[in-house]
Amino acid sequence: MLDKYNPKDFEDKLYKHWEEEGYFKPSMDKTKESFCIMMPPPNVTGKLHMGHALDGTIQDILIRFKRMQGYNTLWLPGSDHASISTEMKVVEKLKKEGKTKYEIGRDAFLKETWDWTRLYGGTIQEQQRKLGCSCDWDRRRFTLDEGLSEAVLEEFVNLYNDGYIYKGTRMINWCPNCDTAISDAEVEYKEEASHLWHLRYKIKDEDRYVEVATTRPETMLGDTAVAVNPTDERYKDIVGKKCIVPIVNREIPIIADEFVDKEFGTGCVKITPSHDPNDYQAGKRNNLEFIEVFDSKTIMGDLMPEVKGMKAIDARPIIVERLKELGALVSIEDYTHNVGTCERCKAKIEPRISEQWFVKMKDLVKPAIEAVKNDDIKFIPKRYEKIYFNWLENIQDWCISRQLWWGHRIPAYYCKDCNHINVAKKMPEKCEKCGSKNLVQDEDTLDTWFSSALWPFSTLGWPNTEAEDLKMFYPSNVLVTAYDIIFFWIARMVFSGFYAMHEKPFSDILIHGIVRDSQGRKMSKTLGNGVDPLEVIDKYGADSLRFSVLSGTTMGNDIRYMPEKLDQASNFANKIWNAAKFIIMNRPEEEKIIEFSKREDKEEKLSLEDKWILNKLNKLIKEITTNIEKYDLGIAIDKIYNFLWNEFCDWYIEMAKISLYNGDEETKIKTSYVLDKVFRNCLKLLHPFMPFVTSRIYEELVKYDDKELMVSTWPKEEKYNYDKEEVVIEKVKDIIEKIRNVRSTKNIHPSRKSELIFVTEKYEKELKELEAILLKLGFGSKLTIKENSNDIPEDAINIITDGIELYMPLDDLVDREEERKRLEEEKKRLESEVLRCEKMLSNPGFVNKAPKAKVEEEQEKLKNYKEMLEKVEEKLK
RNA sequence: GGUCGCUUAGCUCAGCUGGGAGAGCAUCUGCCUUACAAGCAGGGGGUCACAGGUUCGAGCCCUGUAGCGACCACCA
Repeated sequence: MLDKYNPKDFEDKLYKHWEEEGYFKPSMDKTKESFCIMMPPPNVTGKLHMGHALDGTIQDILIRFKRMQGYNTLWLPGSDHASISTEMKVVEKLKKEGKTKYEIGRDAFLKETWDWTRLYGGTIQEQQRKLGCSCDWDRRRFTLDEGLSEAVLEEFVNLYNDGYIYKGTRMINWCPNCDTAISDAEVEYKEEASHLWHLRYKIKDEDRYVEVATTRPETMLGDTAVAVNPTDERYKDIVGKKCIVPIVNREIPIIADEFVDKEFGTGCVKITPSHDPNDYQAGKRNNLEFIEVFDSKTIMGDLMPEVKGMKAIDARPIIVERLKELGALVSIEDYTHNVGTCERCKAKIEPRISEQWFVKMKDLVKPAIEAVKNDDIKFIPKRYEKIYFNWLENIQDWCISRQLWWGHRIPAYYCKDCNHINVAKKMPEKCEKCGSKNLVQDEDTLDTWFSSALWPFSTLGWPNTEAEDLKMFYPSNVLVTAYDIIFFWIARMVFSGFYAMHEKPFSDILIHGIVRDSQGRKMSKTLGNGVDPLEVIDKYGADSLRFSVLSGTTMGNDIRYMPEKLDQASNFANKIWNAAKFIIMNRPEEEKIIEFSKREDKEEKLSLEDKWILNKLNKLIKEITTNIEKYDLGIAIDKIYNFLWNEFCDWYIEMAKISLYNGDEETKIKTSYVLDKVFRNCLKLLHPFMPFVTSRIYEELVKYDDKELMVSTWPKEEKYNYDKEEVVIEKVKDIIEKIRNVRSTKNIHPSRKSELIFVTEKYEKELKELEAILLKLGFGSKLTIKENSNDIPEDAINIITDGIELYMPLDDLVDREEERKRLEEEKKRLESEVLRCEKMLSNPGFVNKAPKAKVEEEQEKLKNYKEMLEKVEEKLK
């Protein structure tokens, strides 16, 4: 029995039940088409945020929709080991205990981290359950579990053997805080107010100086050249000469290199090949000396003894002071520039020369570009493919090694005797080159995204290509994620899929926006403006949360968190809850409804309003199905909302009350049948969006079917055509609205009824049929239908519509003057409508070029308006 | 510097392939009508950023301008 709507009474219970029943698992029915979504794995120790809530809701809608359509449906959940962020958290924990990871050693550290992930690893899954996510938890995977680790090894070895992976010394991005190399994608550039220090270096054996500018004066200790543009006339004469680096008094060449911008600063650049990517390239091109000024922790070396052992940033003022003393500092200018920061810890990135493992990207990426170009893989919305192309077409080699312990250890084994690198899934018995048994494994681990890139197939059993799941579900159908991880993840999954599986990993990429706070700011920990989805669920229920993140949104656009939407959502849930109560309360025994539904002649028993709502439902089913298929989820949910509230509840239920309260037994059964049919189908349509409340209602409403809502079948359109009936009811609705309008402006109390005198030639039969409805909803005391407007009482309110005229004699309430005014206004309105139609139809361009149907439509309108106008004018005489 | 997006009612946003501007919230008025006051009924409120263009017809297509936002690149 339904009491008051309170989501807490049933949400958790229902979820538990679904899970126990195994409803989330694929049917594995080979006669059915498969539909699969891979859940983007959240960080294993993470907590659910609004982004996850949105992401999970979208995926759950698609999965529930396809499941109801009969697909063999798999939504595979899991989590990511998140190497850097997890390792940092554990390092932090150790720090509190007064330990470092180096002190306790690799094995102990890994044990700590495993304990940590076991402690917090289940949190987010529990939260996703709260949200209603119908994923198959038994297939849950973790990027560091055995199978996925196997996949990582396989992929690494294959890529290495095919020449795509290499080890090399390059300038990479180094995070001094995380103490590891990171990839280009993990660097975030941020504007920072700083200074530009202008320095001058004396030209050797001359009384001249070159002036250079730098944002990092401390790096001057490592300068090994000054460069000018080769076409720069101002400096032609000094190219090839030497100048002296102050403090260290090193002689360095003045060189010419294309990369120097003549317009910037003085047009002279100091080159520090060890600490700047451009300078590094320049250094390579010009065979310059590479001198390291500070180490990986930005600790100064011994180039300048006074600052040795200091942090580079602390050494800066001392070095600047010295430069000033030496007369080498020309000026300091305010300057804002972009500084690379670590995407994880926000520390400033140091460009640094280091030996790392890389994936050669150029060729690997080609099929990934191709697939999107020829629509084999589609971005929704399409515009996001540009971001994808832009990234892939300009891609640099991917630095995949990390100086971390938490992750997949690189399967490279160095021979201590001959230095050969053995790459294999397991430690080889002996060096493949020299046979030595003196082998030692690379200390580093792989970038987290290396394993995430394999997610679409590693989770299904790859590298076992015979795995049943892999055969059945690869490629998956749609990948759902926010636009901010197109580079990190999407692009890498696509090329990895083509490389390992020789096939795309998914067909559609559904990109949604990010959830912002109510002021439009990004939700962030530092701002503390994040909204906890669990708190929202606690207060409003999961259905309301799900509704609120989708209603009125478009795919790809950011979403602003609006608490008011939660009220709207729970009001809606409450509304349908009460509608259910009404239906249940007033219906006869189920058997009678079932019996009626089987009657051959049931259509004949249906009234105009029954056919109207059934026809509307039919259209709704078609539209919602199409909308979901096109991923127009925001449109879909608003349409269901509107139908249930404004058509079904506001009109149909009100009309149905008449037959339920006053009708005979057969009429009651018939009406209950329609109420049940329409409402039941609406619950189905709404179920993917608001699974809990719909299921709870369904189990009370539908007693005669042993299938529960979430495993019931998706509604299909029916063949009947009740368009004419629909038109009639819409007309009647229009008249009732006009009645209410007049009564409302005249402030007539609902208890004051009036006679309704209709004058019509066309709709006599229908109005007669709808008498009870008109009287009830139109506040009528008596209904009269006439063929002409003779013998109409003088003091009557007059409503004119096309085909039907209505008089409401309300003698004492009718003010003739006012009534005349009202008619004058109506006349004005009609006149302008007529004018509009005439203008359009007298335009030869329109008549000749517009589609015939459109022209005819306007002609029909004109005719109707003219008729109505005539009548109004007559009244005004 | 490059790319993309946004600009529609007081607020937050929809508006599908061009054919008479919508929702929720807010606001105003009247209703405790036996599903629902978390409700019902009715109303007000928009030169769809601006300027051109294409078209019989533009919120929608094209060009340009302005403001806001995002991403990419990065010049010391």
